Amino acid sequence: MWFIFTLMFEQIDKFVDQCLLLTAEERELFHSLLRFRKVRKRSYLLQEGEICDFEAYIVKGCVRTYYLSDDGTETILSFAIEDWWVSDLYSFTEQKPSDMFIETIEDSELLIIDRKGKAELYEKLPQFETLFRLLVQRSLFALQRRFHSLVSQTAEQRYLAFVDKYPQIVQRVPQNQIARYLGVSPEFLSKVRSAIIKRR
Amino acid sequence: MWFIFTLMFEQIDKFVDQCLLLTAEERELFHSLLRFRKVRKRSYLLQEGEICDFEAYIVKGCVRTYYLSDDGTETILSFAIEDWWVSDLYSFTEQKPSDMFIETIEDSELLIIDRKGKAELYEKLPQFETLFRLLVQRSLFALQRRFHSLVSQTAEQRYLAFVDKYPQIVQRVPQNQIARYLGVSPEFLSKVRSAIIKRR
DNA sequence: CGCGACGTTGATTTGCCTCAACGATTGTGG
DNA sequence: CCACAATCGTTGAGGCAAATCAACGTCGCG
Repeated sequence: MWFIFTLMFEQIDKFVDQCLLLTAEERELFHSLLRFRKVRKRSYLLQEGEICDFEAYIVKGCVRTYYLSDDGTETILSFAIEDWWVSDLYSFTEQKPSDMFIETIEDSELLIIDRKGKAELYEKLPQFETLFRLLVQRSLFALQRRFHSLVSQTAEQRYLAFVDKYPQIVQRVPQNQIARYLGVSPEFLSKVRSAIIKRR
Repeated sequence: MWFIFTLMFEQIDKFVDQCLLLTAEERELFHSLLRFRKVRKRSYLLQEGEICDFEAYIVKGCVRTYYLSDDGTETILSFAIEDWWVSDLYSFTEQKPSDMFIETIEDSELLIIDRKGKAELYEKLPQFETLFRLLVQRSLFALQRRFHSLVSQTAEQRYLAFVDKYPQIVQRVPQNQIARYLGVSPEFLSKVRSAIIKRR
């Protein structure tokens, strides 16, 4: 039995090791706060109005977070694949109802930590505060750049940059969702693509 | 002499107290890591290409951070006034050349902490890691909402929301910069405003 | 005073959206 | 296993929000 757990945690341990140095007991404590969960494609980890009580490390799969406007159009805030974390941090930390959705794009395997678990983690292993601070910072940097590109670049420039930066995601996510991520309509992204292809 | 320092730190102490409980000695250590600095209107705290070596708490004044595109148009990432912090956190933490500018809009008074000071702060007073983690998180939440509004709302909706949320800033910042912050051209914001006024 | 920064207004253009119709592919229940 | 629905991408016509360019008025300031 134990070897299953070993395998299960292998990835996340490698992730943590990039930043922290843990003893065997510390590692075990960390593991004890995680819960493994499998979810099918197209299921919701969180829906608007709910209070988010998890941060999820993606062992396998693909997930998106998005806002839904009154008129039904989606604004995709992020895609997340293996070795990323996903949550609505605002709802999670402030304990307020979320205004976004988190939905799997593929069958996925997650390691979940809840509010209580995270509080215990910070308390008993304060090194993790550094790790999560750096994670949040990185999200902020990425969003700053994305904000900049949204106002200063054309849809085509943004698309090309996206393909260049996240080729794996282009393979795995439907094109209309990539369009919403880039801030354009699916129809227009289609036209952009055909223009690119025609040109060469 | 001491009373000047007392006054100088009064604001930032109140800020810290919202989140932390410090002893007199801890407070003193914190103060010792800060440097007071006055800067005139329209001066740069940071320019593109430089490595950012500060986080600045604004005692008094008004500051903006922005990107500059090749064609000369500015993308304003943030305004900051009294009781806010300003820095290029990416450049600061990664020690990489910055791709943005930080410029005062008014004569300003700052309390500055540099890389070395911040490392010492985290080491000796780890409570501050929590404080800064929460600050970064709040920036992320704000930017997420702003990103959403940028793709899902019209210029007029964004402007009205901005006036509603930051009336003080509207008073203090030139209109063309508010336009750039909202992601529109100064000319168009002018037209939006006159349409609003005409309507009532 | 004259100059630069700032806001306004109008004419024209454009990037992108909306709506609608149409194939292709996938998936699912009978 | 097939039939039908749902999902997904493409294409075209028409429209609109916002950009661009240019001209002009105003104010504060060296």
